[in-house]
Amino acid sequence: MNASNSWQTIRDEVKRRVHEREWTPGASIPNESDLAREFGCARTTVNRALRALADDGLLERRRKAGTRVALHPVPKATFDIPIIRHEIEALGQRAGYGLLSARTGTPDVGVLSSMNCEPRDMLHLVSLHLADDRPFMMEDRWIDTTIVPAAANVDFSKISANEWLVLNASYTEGHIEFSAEAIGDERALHFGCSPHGAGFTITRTTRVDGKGITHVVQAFVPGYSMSTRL
Amino acid sequence: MNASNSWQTIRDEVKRRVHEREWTPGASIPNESDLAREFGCARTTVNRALRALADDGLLERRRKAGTRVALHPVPKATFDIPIIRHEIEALGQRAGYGLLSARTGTPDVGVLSSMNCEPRDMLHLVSLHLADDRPFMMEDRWIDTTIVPAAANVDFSKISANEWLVLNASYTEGHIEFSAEAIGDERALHFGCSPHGAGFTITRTTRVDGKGITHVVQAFVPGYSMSTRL
DNA sequence: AAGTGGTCTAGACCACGTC
DNA sequence: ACGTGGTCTAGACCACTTT
Repeated sequence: MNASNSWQTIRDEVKRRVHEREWTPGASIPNESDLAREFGCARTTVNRALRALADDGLLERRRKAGTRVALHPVPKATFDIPIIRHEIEALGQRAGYGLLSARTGTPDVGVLSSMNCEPRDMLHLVSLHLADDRPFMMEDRWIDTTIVPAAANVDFSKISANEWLVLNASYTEGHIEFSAEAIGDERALHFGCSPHGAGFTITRTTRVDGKGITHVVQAFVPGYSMSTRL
Repeated sequence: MNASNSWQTIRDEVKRRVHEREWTPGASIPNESDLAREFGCARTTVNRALRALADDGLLERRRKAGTRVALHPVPKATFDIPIIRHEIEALGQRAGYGLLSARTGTPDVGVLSSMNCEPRDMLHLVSLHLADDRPFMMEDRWIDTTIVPAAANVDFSKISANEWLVLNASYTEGHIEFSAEAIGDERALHFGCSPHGAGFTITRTTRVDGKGITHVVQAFVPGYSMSTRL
């Protein structure tokens, strides 16, 4: 209904006061009870509004100390990390996929430490993802078959590791990193571009209860970008 | 207190049931009233827990249709976009800054369209940010002085545009894009690196009530990355 | 010790979307 | 039409943090 006493209305009004400097960065704002009285609503409703703004980084709240306008509102950008195939299809293109190599081996220390485990044999997959038959992304992935035994018997030339894992091995924690890497000779070969190009790269590690499931480096073709609204 | 009836407890229990396939992707889960009865708590509490999981993308909720386990849980990664100086200082380094050029001119159509405005003169700033005296990031920024007139009289060799704008021109909407760009000859000169390197690049536009305030391209030195937990 | 936000309750009404 | 989630209320107790 978005009436004058909805939490969204209160949120917007508080936002307005901050933007228009009625409440300045670093200053305390009235407590929830006072605001509830002012807006003529329950304290719960004010709480909901202020909590939303605190989640956005606009306010800082501490018990007893009260609520303050953040000194430096840190913009938070939220990105959806979709399954590659869905992302390609959302662009109106046809998703293709090819397994380049599937072997067993021991990852280097960097991968091991991010997976939080001792050196041991793991499944190593290298694959190429296509959009409308053109190269789109090259993926280098390690899977710990000690943690996900079923992965050892999967034919990853038919289903991508990404999709299989999403359906068969949910994680509890993970880490993701965005970076820019030179394409390099090997990827240039598959991408059909210069090795000096810059590729947007996503490095991701997922774990269950602290045990690493998979570590993957996804290098996108030059020109790829991720965007979101602020 | 995190007792057995806290919303966090319910959230974790629901999460567990999804992860352990008691509730499978695509399936409906009991409605809020039933869950409240099961957990012995108020419906409000269940609502809070389920809403949090829906925000995370694990559940999909629709009035009347009920709550379902998401078919493809889309991981959402949230990044903090800090002020450069704070980011450098958080790394334990000393932040430096130099204005390379400040002129007036008309931006190209790409910039204009993302700022949602007609061709007109704007302030154009190019600057170099340093960490412990080493190059860190190069910034190319347009500021529409029609929208933020005060910016015309600021000495941007003393305060970075980023910091000045944060303090003096809050925005209502914005767009941010992460990409990988080749360093190129000009930046290579300032960075003291090869022009063939790959630079992590952030392109950001902010607006107030639809009117573009500023458009900025920040190219980071090779090796820079952004990361977050999932 | 005391003030402030964090949360829970029990009940209510409503908006939305499916049937 | 009606079931489900979305939200609001008034009150209560608690946790945390500062004084």
